[in-house]
Amino acid sequence: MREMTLQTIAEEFGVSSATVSNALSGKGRVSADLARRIRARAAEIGYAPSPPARALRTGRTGVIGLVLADLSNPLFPRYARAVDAAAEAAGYGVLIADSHGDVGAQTAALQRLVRRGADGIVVVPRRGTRVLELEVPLAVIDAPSTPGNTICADHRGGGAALAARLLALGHRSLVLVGANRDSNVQRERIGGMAAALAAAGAQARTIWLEDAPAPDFPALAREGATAFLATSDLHALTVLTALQRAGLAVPAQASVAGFDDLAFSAAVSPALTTMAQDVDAVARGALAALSARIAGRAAPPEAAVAMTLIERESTGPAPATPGNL
Amino acid sequence: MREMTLQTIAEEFGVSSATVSNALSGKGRVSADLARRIRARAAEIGYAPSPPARALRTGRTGVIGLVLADLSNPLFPRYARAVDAAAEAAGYGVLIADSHGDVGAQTAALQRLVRRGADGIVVVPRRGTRVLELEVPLAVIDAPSTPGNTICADHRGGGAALAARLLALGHRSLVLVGANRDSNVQRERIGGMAAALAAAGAQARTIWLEDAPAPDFPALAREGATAFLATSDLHALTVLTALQRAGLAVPAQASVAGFDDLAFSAAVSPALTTMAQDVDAVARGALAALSARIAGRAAPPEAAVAMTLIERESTGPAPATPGNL
DNA sequence: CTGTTAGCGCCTTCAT
DNA sequence: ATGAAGGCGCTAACAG
Repeated sequence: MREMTLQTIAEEFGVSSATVSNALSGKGRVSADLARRIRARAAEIGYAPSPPARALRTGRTGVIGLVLADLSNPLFPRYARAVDAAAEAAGYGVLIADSHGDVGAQTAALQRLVRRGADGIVVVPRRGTRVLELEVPLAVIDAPSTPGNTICADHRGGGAALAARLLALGHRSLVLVGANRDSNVQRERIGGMAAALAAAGAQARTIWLEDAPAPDFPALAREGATAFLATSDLHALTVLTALQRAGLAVPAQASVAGFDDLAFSAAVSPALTTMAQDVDAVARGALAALSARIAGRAAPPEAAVAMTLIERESTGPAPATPGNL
Repeated sequence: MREMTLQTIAEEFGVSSATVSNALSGKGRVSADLARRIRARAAEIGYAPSPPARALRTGRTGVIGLVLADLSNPLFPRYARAVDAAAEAAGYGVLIADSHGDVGAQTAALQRLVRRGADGIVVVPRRGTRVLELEVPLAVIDAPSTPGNTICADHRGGGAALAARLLALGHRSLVLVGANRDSNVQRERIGGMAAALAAAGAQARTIWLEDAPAPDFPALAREGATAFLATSDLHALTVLTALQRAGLAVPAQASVAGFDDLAFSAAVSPALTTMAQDVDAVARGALAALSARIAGRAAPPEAAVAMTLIERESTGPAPATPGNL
């Protein structure tokens, strides 16, 4: 099958390729009738413009880059899908560049994308990292406390809402579990929970897993903690299984909750209560901001997308006699 | 900062842009001295070729597509990373196209990539799906029983090896847990396990989760099953937590194992024993085959990459008195 | 051996 | 309302 170009169609109609271009783009002045016939013919033979030729001419590739810097981010597939969908809707292709490991690799990934001609880049940066300025428009998805952040879930608000729900269930002695202090996202989630708990006069103790590889969660429960709130379902799962293995009943003796509604969260027993982020909305917001910047328009202001509580089986009323097992 | 092109450098040296191109590529015939000076100058000013211009001229974009059709595939991030790394090593960029849902969407994703000019495509197809022939080279990562498969992990061999290990631990009554019958990968894993078990005269019962949403695993254990082998760590986790919640000790009273070494597998308690695939090796193989096809060379024959048993805490010797709880 | 000419497919003036 | 011309940056095919 012969490759179709504007020239091919132009010859069929005995006109110039410029006229075909005009007819197809609708920009130029072409007689309505001719334009319609040209469009019909183009659709019929499945004409598609050559991306490289167009890119060469216009200086834009129609491709954006996506950098998910933190491999440990279990939302990877959902962000990839969401960004891809939003990009597709805006007429962009999505080039990925996985950045293994450290900040240097993240920077290298960004530069690779620039070299490949990305018109703009969406970055979910590695925790604790600042994305350096580049010659291409950027949209950063991280946390409000991150400099240069473009859009993200409302981690602090989500933390506060989760804490509020546990408070309503009667919990007064809780353990907050984070993994990495240098993650703005985790710090904000913890901060939101701690603030809400403190305001209600409840006891809260925070544990960072990077400090103590294997905290003794069952012991904490025996000492009176009735709820464990982790910054990720991954860590909530760690707590849940540790408690169960020690013979504690969840949620009868202790409640457990996490964040992000990961793939396994509904599949475990008891199913995990979790604070979910609207990945699609965040991705759409990032793409809107990026498109605006690429087009030279002013980007919308920084935004935070509300999180949603998904209440399942792992949370329940605080036991009447905490610690009394 | 002015954009650098071959022409820029050519003018500095008073030669034509073709000469600079020849000097840089090493292909053409340029005096050794001039070539060296040109290369030095290019490096100095950070010259990088324009991908669209090169693509327009050569007809190749230097970009391959990646389709991870099954969102539920928890290996998504690892495949994305591995394919990206292998592609980068081969000088390719990676365009993703996420295909939501059904086979039609998978086909649409492939066609989008073709329209964007992908030189070739790596596909991890949706389960139970045949990838249609396309005008671009393809590399399919699925299972040997899938028509057109290019490379994959040795699912059957992995299944057999996992079963052999449980057999060695003394287990004689096992439950095999799969999710979807239409997945070639799952069927081969189950098949490998079942064959090894049958050959040893052990009892094996297979449960497909799509048949019964919530099988009563604790009851199965009480009836004498001493080991649960799932086709994915995700389902192994479901079994593990169900058992624990019912007060059964793992692995003292029942062993549990899965496949793929997912993110949470080492984090739960007891840590999951799992049969892992070498994602990097598979990705490299896929890229080698794809590169060959793109270059018009004969692709290497279909290959299966050995899987590796990661023995952790969730498996142990069969209890002396199974079912006697 | 050393180098240059021609043109990939598209879009944007500027003439007609 | 349409066409001719030019050139984006690069490299395969030609001259010198």
